[in-house]
Amino acid sequence: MKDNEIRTRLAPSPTGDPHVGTAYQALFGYVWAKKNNGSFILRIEDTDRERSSRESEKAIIDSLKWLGLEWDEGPEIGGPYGPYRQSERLEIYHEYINRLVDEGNAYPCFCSREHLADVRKERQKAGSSSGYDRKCRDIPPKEAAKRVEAGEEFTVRMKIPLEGTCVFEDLLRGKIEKDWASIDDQVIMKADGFPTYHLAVVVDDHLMKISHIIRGEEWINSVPKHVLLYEFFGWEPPVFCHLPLLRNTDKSKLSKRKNPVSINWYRKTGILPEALLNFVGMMGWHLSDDREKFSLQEMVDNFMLEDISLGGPVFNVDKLLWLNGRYIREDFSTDELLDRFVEWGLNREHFRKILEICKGRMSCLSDWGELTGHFFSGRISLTRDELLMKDMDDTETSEILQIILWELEKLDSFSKENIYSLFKGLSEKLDIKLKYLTQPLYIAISGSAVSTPLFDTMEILGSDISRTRIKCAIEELGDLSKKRLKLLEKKYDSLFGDS
RNA sequence: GACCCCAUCGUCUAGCGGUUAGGACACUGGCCUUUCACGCCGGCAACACGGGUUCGAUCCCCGUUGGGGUCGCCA
Repeated sequence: MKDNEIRTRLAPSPTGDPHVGTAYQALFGYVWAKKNNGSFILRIEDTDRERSSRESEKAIIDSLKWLGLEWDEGPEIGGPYGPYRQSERLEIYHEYINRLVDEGNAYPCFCSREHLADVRKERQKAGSSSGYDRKCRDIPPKEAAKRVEAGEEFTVRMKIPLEGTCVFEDLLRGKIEKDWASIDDQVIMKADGFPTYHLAVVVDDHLMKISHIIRGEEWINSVPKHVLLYEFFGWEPPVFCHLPLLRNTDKSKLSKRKNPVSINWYRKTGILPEALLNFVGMMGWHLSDDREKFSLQEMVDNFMLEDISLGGPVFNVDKLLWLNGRYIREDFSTDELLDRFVEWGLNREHFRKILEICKGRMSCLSDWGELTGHFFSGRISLTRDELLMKDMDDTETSEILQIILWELEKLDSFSKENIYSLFKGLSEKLDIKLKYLTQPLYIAISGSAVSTPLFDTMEILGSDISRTRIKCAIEELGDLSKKRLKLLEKKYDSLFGDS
């Protein structure tokens, strides 16, 4: 590697379904590296022990591959600066954490979570933008060491200057200033010995010789902490480039509740990877002429980081569909498209799953079409009347569906067993017989009351498609008013102990 | 609430001191067509507001407003 090589990285945390925002960042990072004959690195940020899973890591890797974004270094393929999974780099972080403590730039903190929560509440009420009172900052190092030695639970916090201003440069925005006083003594090592994002990201980006950090705007406020760490270590910080955030239609940060955000949803809906990549590429960037349809290679050839525009783009599925249609019409022969179809849903494995739950309900093979249409269509048609639950009106049914939706969102593995126990629990808590509870779901999910078994069907369709269909059903019933929704949310929280 | 970021049609965007403010999606009128779709031609539609700077501001500066983000032992 040359010293001035352009090296970018994608650093997803494997805590859920692969997100289109990840694809967005991946694309820009990839394209910038390739444009400069540099390297694109994949690093898995699995420092959250509770939420990280290998399953999610696999899903993310799989969807990146599906998109056709290949990395030069990463877990599994390795590279000169591995390992590329943060959970495998613990000794490295400890070395640097110890160094910070030894040099007086960090200190052990013994505050309990309860204490911290109280302090935070108080300070925020008082209008402070930082939540920690630095109670442990001035414990003499010797005493602190003793308490650590004695086995007392602790975290490590970095010492943020008490006054002054941090000035740093964002490639797209220029100089950004932030007062140190507005920043907490950030935790850099958790009680379980794992580093937090802030420490791990700085150490890894430096060790992996990352030249450009291309990531979402939500990180801007954290940059001072990172800059300070670079300073503590005596390292040169990389170039920071914060991409504008992808938005929902209401301009809020793209979220699961308001939009399909999983790459899998787009994949299962039948969006082609070329189209999704192209579409995400035009969020904030454009070719110098008016062409909106461009290939990955064309983007690589023409890309300039500084050309990115900063308004947070709304992720508009309508336009994506239009683009996707152009790809289907313009870029594929019928035979080539047929190959894509097979890959998408007409393959043996997928057919088999569906057949397994269908064969008992078939009297002739041609029943297939009617019986399985809902597995191969996007929107399904349904009517209000069919959706209504026993002894309930539109609003009441809507509310139940909404609760179901919220519950489904919390499910981390969308297996039929999990779905079943979820509904079982709901049926008890809401005191509604399971069969009444699931009845409108048949309509919402498959479009018919006479259909394939619900939970199996949902598993095959997957979380995203299933949830979208329930959302459509709620729309069909007439959306809940904001007021009503708020009340329901309260009721839901108290009933299901949502935090 | 405090701090940070942002601001051109409903949406994605072009514009980088002088333009009838351009394109695309959506919507819409028409043409093509056995229907539909595609395609083609047309229409609707934007510089958030107020101050400066300037001969001249969408563009530069300041303020206001609006939107977003962050304030976790989550990333």
